[in-house]
Amino acid sequence: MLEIADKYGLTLREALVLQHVIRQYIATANPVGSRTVSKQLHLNLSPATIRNIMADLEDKGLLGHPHTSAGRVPTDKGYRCYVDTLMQGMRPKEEDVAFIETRLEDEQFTTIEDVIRKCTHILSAISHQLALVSVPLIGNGRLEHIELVPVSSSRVMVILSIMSGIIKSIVFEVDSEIPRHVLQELASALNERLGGLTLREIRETLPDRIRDTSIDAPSIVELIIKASDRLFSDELDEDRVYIDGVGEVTQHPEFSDPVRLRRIIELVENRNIIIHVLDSVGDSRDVTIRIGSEFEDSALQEYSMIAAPYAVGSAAGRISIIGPRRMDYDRLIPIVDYIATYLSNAH
Amino acid sequence: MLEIADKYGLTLREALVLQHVIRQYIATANPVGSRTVSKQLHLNLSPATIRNIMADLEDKGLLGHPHTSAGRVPTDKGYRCYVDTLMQGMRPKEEDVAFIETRLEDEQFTTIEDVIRKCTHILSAISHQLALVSVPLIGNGRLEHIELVPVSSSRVMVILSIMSGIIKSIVFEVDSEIPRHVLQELASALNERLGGLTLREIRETLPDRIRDTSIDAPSIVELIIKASDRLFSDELDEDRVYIDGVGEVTQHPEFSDPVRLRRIIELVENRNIIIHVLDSVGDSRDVTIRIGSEFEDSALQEYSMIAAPYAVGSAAGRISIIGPRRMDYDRLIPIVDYIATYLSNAH
DNA sequence: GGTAGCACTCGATGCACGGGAGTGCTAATT
DNA sequence: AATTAGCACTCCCGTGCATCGAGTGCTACC
Repeated sequence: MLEIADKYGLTLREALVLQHVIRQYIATANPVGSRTVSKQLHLNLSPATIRNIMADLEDKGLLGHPHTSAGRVPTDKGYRCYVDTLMQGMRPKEEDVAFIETRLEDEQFTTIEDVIRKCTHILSAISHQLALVSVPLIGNGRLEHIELVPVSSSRVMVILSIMSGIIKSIVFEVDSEIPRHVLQELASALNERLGGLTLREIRETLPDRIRDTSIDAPSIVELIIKASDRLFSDELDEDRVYIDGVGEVTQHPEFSDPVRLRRIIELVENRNIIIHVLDSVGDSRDVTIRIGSEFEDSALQEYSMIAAPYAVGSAAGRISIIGPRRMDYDRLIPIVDYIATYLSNAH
Repeated sequence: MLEIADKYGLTLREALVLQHVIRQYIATANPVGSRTVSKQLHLNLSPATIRNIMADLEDKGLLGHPHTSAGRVPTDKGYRCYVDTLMQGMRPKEEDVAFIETRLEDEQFTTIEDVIRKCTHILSAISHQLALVSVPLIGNGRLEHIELVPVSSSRVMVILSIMSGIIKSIVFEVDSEIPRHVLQELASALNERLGGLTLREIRETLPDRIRDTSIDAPSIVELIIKASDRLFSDELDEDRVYIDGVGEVTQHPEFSDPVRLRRIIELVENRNIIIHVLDSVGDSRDVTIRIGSEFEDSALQEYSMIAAPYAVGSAAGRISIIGPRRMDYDRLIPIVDYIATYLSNAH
């Protein structure tokens, strides 16, 4: 630990104290005083010595205190240091794995959306944080099969099967009834010409690929071309992201302040900020952690996020939890990772 | 007004005072004192007289005060009396109609779910209350057309067109790949035998109607029969109800108390209570109003609800708003009614 | 019946006070 | 030179207390 921690220029003792203060604060939500640390950390150091160490840590920007004569509280930088170097255990706890498994066991999923919804719920329940899972963007998914089905005199349902089992269905309006055999003819033409392409490719080149068909109903072809941005869009579901756990996360003491409570409700109702921050997570295969001031958006300065990408075939989504910065990183990071892996393998 | 109000045994003057207290309390959220009423109600009565009247109203259970020496506050019975007899104007305000119209105008809806979702949102925005709209139960809807589409080697999508334009699609799992022509054969058999029946009829009599088909893949027939409860269920969408406006409703001063705020969040996350109360609204064509203690469920004792049924063809759903009992009934009842009517005509 | 007056109640507000937890500094100790 | 003990100081927070204002209920009077 020493070697790593000294990236931040910390002595072993400083690192131990910082670690303990952060753990303590995460557990109790109260500023941590020198006396407590001195007693609980068995280094036989008096409170006074601890105070000196804590003062040093404060100089380095890792701890702060809300006011003179309160205990110490980690700063964003302190949490960052903790997450980068002082944390331990990158494996989910057995009991947590068991919890997840039992919740998933006797479920029958038929669509990927069901799985995602369930995972969002489990994630919020186990973490007591806000759980966010973005629906996978399917622009990179390859079209396996397309089907056109008349559902009423003026509407046609388009069903896209995408490789690795995702199904997207869209209803779209047509001017007049299209005979079934025309739809079938069109569908097989589309299958022939578009099968195996990614949706993005289809979107970009659709006109070139189908204008010259010999279908005797050019109007429907035009309609499809016109609607192609919607039909072959990246979005599987108009709800771009599933959210769960408002009730869970608001149990934390930081939300006994009604202003904060109000704020997080608005955050959730708005969705835009959340969708944006989920998108902003890079494509790295790893778990991404963002703490307070590390967010671009000022509305999120009081929160932390743990996010991980998952992939269903070549469609990629993100899963994350958001909650107070005082978050049990040790336990939650492996959990997010675990569920992301589950999602990637579930089909 | 007198004639009606005296169902409650009220004199004209009492009725006027009650009406004014309730309006005032709805507008300001503060207990209403005798002085205010005396000044604002131009009956040339002194505060002392008003006090006597209010004391009488209190004896009749229509008003109360939170503590000695606070102003008066309506009781549930007071609100009930107001709603039954003292309210006026059953027509939505022009500005509200305009608001709704502009929100709906340039929308392109292709499915009934879209319309419902949009209406839920508009309703919460215009009322500043929690808006709840239940997805229509389609058990009484008549099957117009059924379509079976293979979407992967082991899954089949069933698409039900229900008269009046509702479409329900369900994906279900099959053991092994079913050849397309078998599905088509089965679909036309189903269309022939089930077309025109209500989903409820189909659910109840499906085995009798299709067991004797000559389809050469009896396994799929069995599967359909086994899945029939799900395929032909009353539910259009697994989310039985759309909810919007948590942010809106929590702006009301009653939610500055964090306990109440917490409670309503839990109410929304739970959904069960809400679904149940929406179901409990009778089938009356009219707007139903429920106030505080009139709810069976104790979790709703602090709220009021305005609910109205709507119908899409023969599928019926309910639309409602829930918020503090201190609700602007005059304005909101016509609005709920208006949107219910819109929903019933929107297809 | 309506009104004026008055004592009373109760919540909200502001303030002083004291205890408790914790800090920072200095001087003494090892 | 590092550690520790001691001490003055700071700040939060709960409590008690006096005050104020809105509003009531009652009684006596018009």
